[in-house]
Amino acid sequence: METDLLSRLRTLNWRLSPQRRVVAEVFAGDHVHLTAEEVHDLARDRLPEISRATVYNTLNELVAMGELLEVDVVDGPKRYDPNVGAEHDHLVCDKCHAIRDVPRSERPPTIPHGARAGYRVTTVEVTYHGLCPACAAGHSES
Amino acid sequence: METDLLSRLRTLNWRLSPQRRVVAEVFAGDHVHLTAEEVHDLARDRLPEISRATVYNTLNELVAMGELLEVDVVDGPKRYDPNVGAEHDHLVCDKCHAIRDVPRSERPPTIPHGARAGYRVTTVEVTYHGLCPACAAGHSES
DNA sequence: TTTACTGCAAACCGTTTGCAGTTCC
DNA sequence: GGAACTGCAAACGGTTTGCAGTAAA
Repeated sequence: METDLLSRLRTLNWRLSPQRRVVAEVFAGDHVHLTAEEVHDLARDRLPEISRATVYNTLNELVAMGELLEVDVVDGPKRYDPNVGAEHDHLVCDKCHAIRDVPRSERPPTIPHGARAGYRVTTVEVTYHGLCPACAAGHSES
Repeated sequence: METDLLSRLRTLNWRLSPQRRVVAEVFAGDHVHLTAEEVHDLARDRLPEISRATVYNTLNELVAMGELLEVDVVDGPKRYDPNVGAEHDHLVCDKCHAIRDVPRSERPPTIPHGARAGYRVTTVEVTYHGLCPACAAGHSES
């Protein structure tokens, strides 16, 4: 089991204010893909005065520290993903935009020879698209 | 060889104005990944009065018609890709944000069993990240 | 002639920033 | 005490929209 975001942060020299604590707490658990606004809303439930700017500042800082991943697989606002422990891919519902984490496949794709064009390739990103069960059943959860 | 965007459009019942023609002409050839603003600039070289709104309207229409692909693999503005004929992946330089098309690998990744979560999976998107030759050589083409 | 495309400007959304005040260590 | 975090509000970049005018078929 991974230690969660808040526990990890305690071990770093991270100046801990009520605002920052609350943002970190919102990400309890993995498999969460929140937008900045969702984070702001959830944070305000616990700390009503917290400002949007502070939420954005904190999210950017956590991304820079490597404690959150920016996920930009659907259009609209970026999502933030606390699951930084294990490389993983994403499965996206093209209708309701739900996102699920998917363990990295045993044989991740590699770039065909002759297509590398001299690039030094370091990472691969894989996103599966489709319909979630509810949307596939026509329950129009758009 | 693929017919190019402009020829394809001629065969469709697409009301052809000078503005729309010029936008289509900008996408001559494949392996082009332009932002809306780049399209606007190039279009203005040929037709100085063309407005930003018309460029955006036209791009959105071409995307809806399936004649352009939206590519959103780097942050900043969306790119538009006329290479709709062959499924392909993208190779991105993380420093200068150059994008290259890559033929789809012989065995594209499939989602691991047990991770499908009831989704009906229809497509996979693969993006390779790395450094282009110039950036890898430290020529700081940021 | 009619339908629908164009340009302008204002609105929009998500995000960043400058700054004065406050808090954490 | 001092560095640095906070909130506010304004600015920002990219994109969309309403509307009056114009042009394609």
